[in-house]
This record gives sequence, C-alpha cells and structure tokens, in this order.
Amino acid sequence: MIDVTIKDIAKKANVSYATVSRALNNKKGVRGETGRKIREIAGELNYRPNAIARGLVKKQTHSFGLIIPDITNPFFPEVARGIEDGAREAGYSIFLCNTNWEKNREIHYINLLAEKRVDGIIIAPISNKVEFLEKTLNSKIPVVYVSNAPHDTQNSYVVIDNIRGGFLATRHLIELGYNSIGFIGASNDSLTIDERLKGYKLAFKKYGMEVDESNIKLGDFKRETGYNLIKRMIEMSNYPRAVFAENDLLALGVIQGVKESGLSVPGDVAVVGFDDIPFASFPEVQLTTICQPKYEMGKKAVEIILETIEEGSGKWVCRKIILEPELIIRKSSH
Amino acid sequence: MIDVTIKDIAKKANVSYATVSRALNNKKGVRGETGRKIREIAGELNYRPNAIARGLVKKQTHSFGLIIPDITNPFFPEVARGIEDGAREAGYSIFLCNTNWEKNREIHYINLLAEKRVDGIIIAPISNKVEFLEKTLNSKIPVVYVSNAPHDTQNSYVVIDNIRGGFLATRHLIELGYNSIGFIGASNDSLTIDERLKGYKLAFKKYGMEVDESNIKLGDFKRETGYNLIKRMIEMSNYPRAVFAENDLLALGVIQGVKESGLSVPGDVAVVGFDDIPFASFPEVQLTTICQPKYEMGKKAVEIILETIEEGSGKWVCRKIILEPELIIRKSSH
DNA sequence: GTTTGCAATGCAAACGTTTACAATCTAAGC
DNA sequence: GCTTAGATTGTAAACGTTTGCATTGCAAAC
Repeated sequence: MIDVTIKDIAKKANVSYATVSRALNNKKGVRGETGRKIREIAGELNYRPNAIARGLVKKQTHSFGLIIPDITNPFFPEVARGIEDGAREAGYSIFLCNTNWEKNREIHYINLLAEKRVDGIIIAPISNKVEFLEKTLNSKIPVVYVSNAPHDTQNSYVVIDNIRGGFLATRHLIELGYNSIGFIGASNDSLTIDERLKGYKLAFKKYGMEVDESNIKLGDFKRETGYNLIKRMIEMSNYPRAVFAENDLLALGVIQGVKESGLSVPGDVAVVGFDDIPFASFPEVQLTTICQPKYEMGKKAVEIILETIEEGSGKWVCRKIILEPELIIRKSSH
Repeated sequence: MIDVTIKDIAKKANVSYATVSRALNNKKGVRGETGRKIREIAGELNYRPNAIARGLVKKQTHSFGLIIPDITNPFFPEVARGIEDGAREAGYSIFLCNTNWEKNREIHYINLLAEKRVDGIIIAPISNKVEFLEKTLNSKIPVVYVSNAPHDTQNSYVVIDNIRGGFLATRHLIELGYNSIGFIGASNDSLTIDERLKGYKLAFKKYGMEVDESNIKLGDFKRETGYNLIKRMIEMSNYPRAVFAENDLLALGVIQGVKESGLSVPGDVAVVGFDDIPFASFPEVQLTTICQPKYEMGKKAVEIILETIEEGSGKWVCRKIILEPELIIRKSSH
C-alpha cells in the first residue's frame, strides 16, 4: 500500500511502464482499450503520480514561492488570496514564506526556494536593498515584485504608485485646511516609505508649504508603533493636528494613541492611512485611507509569473505595472 | 550558468561525485583538505543542491501542506504564523492552501499535496465530513488537525475546547441577566459550530432556561453574514437583547448591523464573539470574546507533525490536545 | 503477396541526488 | 618490509518519472 508507482501498474496491466506514463498523461500513441485498462488499474491501486520524480525530469515543479513580510497585516493575506487563486487556477502551488520583517529571513527563504526549484518567486520585499536577491536569482528564476519594488530592477513588478498615494493623502489633509501634518511610517530603508514620504513632501511643495522634519516619525510597520509614535508626537508643544500614517495598521495605532491621550479623531487629530484593509471600512473605525487593489495586485503578479514561465528561458519577460491609488474619505478626517 | 550540479563540482575537483555529496553533507569519511576544496569550488560555482532530486531518493521533501479555509479571517494568519515559525526553525517549508470554504477545493488540495509528497499536512477542516481526507491519506501522510477536528479521528489534533468556549460565552451573557440570547453562526456541517452551539445549549440547560430555536440563525463565516443575520433577527418582534456570534468576524458584522438599525452595543444588544482576533481588542471595537491561543496552536501543530515524521513509519503518533478557551470581557457586553 | 506507412508499444537513458558496497590508500603494529 | 585495520574514495544502483528512438503489428496500397 505504500507508494504505488507506475511500474506496479505496468506489471498488472502487462505493458511497459512507458505506456502507462503515456496513458496516464493522455498522450497520443496508446490504444483506447489499453489506456482504459491502465487508468482503471491506476484507479484501483489508488495511484498518485509522484510530482517529485516528475519535477526532476521535467525540470519544473509547478510551484512557486511567495515571500511576504507579515501575514498578520491584513494587507498581505488579501494579496496572498489573489495569488493563491491565480496559482490554483493554473495548477500551481505556493510556498508561503513569512519574513517577519527580518532581512536575513528573507535571504534564507530565497535560498530555500531556489533549492526547492520553484518555477518562480513573488516577493513583497522588505527593503529596497535587494542586491542579494537579484544576484542570486537573476536569470535563473523568474521574479515578480509585488506591492513595492526597487525602481532600477530588471524584473517585473506590479505595484501601486506610492508617491501618488502619499500625495493624495497629504493633499487631502492640506485641502481640509491643516498646515501642520505629521507623518508616521516605518524605518527608511523601505522603498514603500521612501515613496510615500516623497508624495507627502511633494504635496507640501505643491502648496508652497514647508516640511517640518520634526513632524516625521519613523519606526516599523506595527500597530503598536503607530500608537507609541503618536503619543510621543502629542507630547510636543505644537503637535500636528493631522497625521498621515504609512499604512492602516499604523493609522489604527495612531487613532488609539490619540483617543487614549484624551483627544478625539478627527476633532483634535485627523488621521489618514494607507492600504484600505477590510477593517478600515468598519463602522467603528471609518478610517480615511488610500485604497490599494490588493486582490487584483496578487492576481496580476501571478499572471506575470505564469507568462514568464510559459515564455520559456527564451526572452526575458519584463512587465512593469503601476496601479493607481484611490483616496477613500471616511470619518477619521473631514 | 544554468543549474550547476554535483557532477560539475566533481569534475572540477577531480573526485567522484559521491565524494562531493559526502563533503557537502558533512558526512564522515572525507579528508579535511578534500572537503575544503570541494566546498570552495561549490561556492565559486554558486552551487545549490537540488531539493527535488534529493527528495526523490530520500523520500522526504522537508515540506508540508497547510490547508485553511480563509486566509482573510485574521484568526488563520495568526495560526499560520505559528506554523510557519515552527516549520522554519525545523527546516521545513509550507505549502499554503486556501480553500475559501469550498469542500471540493479542500479535496483538490489534499490530492495535490499527496502528489507533491509533502511530509505532513496540517489542516483546519471546513466541515466534519472528512472521510475523503482520512481515506486518502490515512497511514500514508501524517495529518494534524488544527482549530477543530472530527472527534472520532485516528489522527492527531490540537484544538480548543469549543463546547467549553460556547458555554463560557453564553454563561457570561446569562449571568449579565439576559434570558433571550441569540446565536449566530455558520452552516451546520461545521464541527466548530456544532460544538460551540452545544456549549450554548449547555449553558441554557445548566441555568434551567429554554433554548428558543428561532433565536439561532446560521449562514457562513463571513462578516457580511453576521450583518445580514442580525438585521433579520432585529426585525423579529421579540428579538434577543444579547447575541453570541460564532466568531469575531461574525460578531463585528453583528455590531455593525445593530448600529445601523439605530440600536446600540451593548445598550440594546450585547455581543460576544469567538477567537479574539487582534481587532477585537482595538479600542474602537472592544469586543467581548473567547480567546483562542492562535499562535501557540499553530506552533503545537507543527511540533506534533515533526514528532510524527521523526518517529518514522514505525508507530503511529497520536496526540490529542485540547486547549482551554478564555473569556475576555470587553465593552460589547457588560 | 509485397511493400509502405503509421499507430502502438517497448527499451533505455536521463533528471540530480544519496548510499551500499567495493576498492584503494595510509599509517601503525609487528 | 609486510600485514592489517581504518580512513578515504570510487562505482553503480536506486528513487519514479518522461521521452527519444527502436521495434513491432497491422491495414491499406500496390
């Protein structure tokens, strides 16, 4: 009962195992009756093709890797779902790799996936330092960046226009009349933050306003961080009456911090986030935010990976897709 | 540059490839100098062992499958993170399979994982109908159920005491003085619901109260469902002033529905959830709920899988772990 | 009744490892 | 210097498939 192989079937059907292989893969050149018998026996024996063996000879595993920094941030599961759906439809499986925002874990996984001979890698990189990734993988395994990507990459990516997003969020607050606007984000070797901050500054410039660097506070991507940073900010004598947080999780932390300081949102401090995670729209929260098409982003990333794989090792497919962010105004700012 | 193998190294080092294999795996019986040279060459050539080939001969892939119904429900990412952490520490990778609550997708994935020859499967089953799963996998691939499990299974599981959880939630509401308490959950071939509902009824019994079946409304596990069901409930002339929702997502939907009906929580309707997802504790939400040790649950499940694998095909490891639920009282009920 | 051509099948190599066993080398013991 | 044991290395089989090529069988065409 342990692991029935193609040979077992061959023996029972009195044919060579090459014929069994052909029959089971519905290849031409096998008599109808023979095929039927073989399939029947395969069924009886509860045969399951060994994808490992097949992978070895066909040099493809029908699987790819998905590297994300934080499965706990609802943004990523949403993207992952898109990827998973697309992959399944095409007959691919995905290795889930959660880096927990640790660079060495990212590297670890890249090596691992390479050893597993995945057909492609979809990665939401932690930072814009991707030399290692690019060096080890380039021209060997197709890579698609998702969510954010180093701008000088040779690889495909599907991202959102983070500068535009940062700009939209900030402009929204400016137009509401705020002239002192805080920025709360993750540490600055992340590309995401780099660009969203750029958008933030762009808006200031466009309206002829000065950026006050002391209003920019950086940490990481966790909710607690938003909470801590806003508290520190509020201690400042002249704290900003509006805050743009780099993602919704941070924004939620900010809101919590504001409330706990005895202030109100948006009365005392207006808050805008980024991502539009499901909870942002929850009536209790009603967070103004920049919406990213998360599911579609994942779906698209898979499409590109598949396209690259199909293309064979021939020419290098390179799609650079930049999606439009959308400002969604809710009650945390008005 | 495309795929350097053990043979390339052997040629360059002037040794047989068996020696290379031994050297790279740090096996005894290879001279220090030889080993050093081989490793050096391997480094230069940027050699990456082919896990597929290795898997074929060693008959293990160092990967296992994780089947969950909904990666979008924050409960599961939390569990997944525990599993991922445990797996990585032990050198295993996980195939993520999201069934989207569809039974045939679950079956599809089970077959797929079997073909991929994963070393084990951790599954949060959709329903208590697992004959197929058990039939196809039993005694071939180690299985560990997580979150909930069929009680008559031969396999290991790590779950929470759902009956107890349902009981705690309901008792809490009873003790607050409510005598008409609604139950909102998923369709009834889910084990989870079966047990939590059992706990609900148990509490009624214990306090000598009658269960009013019209106060029990079933749908699925999505937030919208909670929203829709509570709205239907509120239309009833004598709707319950307290609701136990089978999970936090449903509970959030319930709260939304209550508010939109112009009623307040907990003033008009008290709400208790289940899971304690991160957002339940958010100050805007403050959902009373039954806490599950999600991360630990995942961690434990991996431990068991690993233990089973280590054990070899010798005896059948079977651990049945039932964790204690904990009632966390917040502002959605008091 | 040959030939021709094509469909059906079998044979064997290949994919990149690991590993049992055989062969060789080295150095210690006599 | 010869034996011998132990360490080092090589040979080849195995893992379960796919697939190019050779072989066979059979029917149609001559």
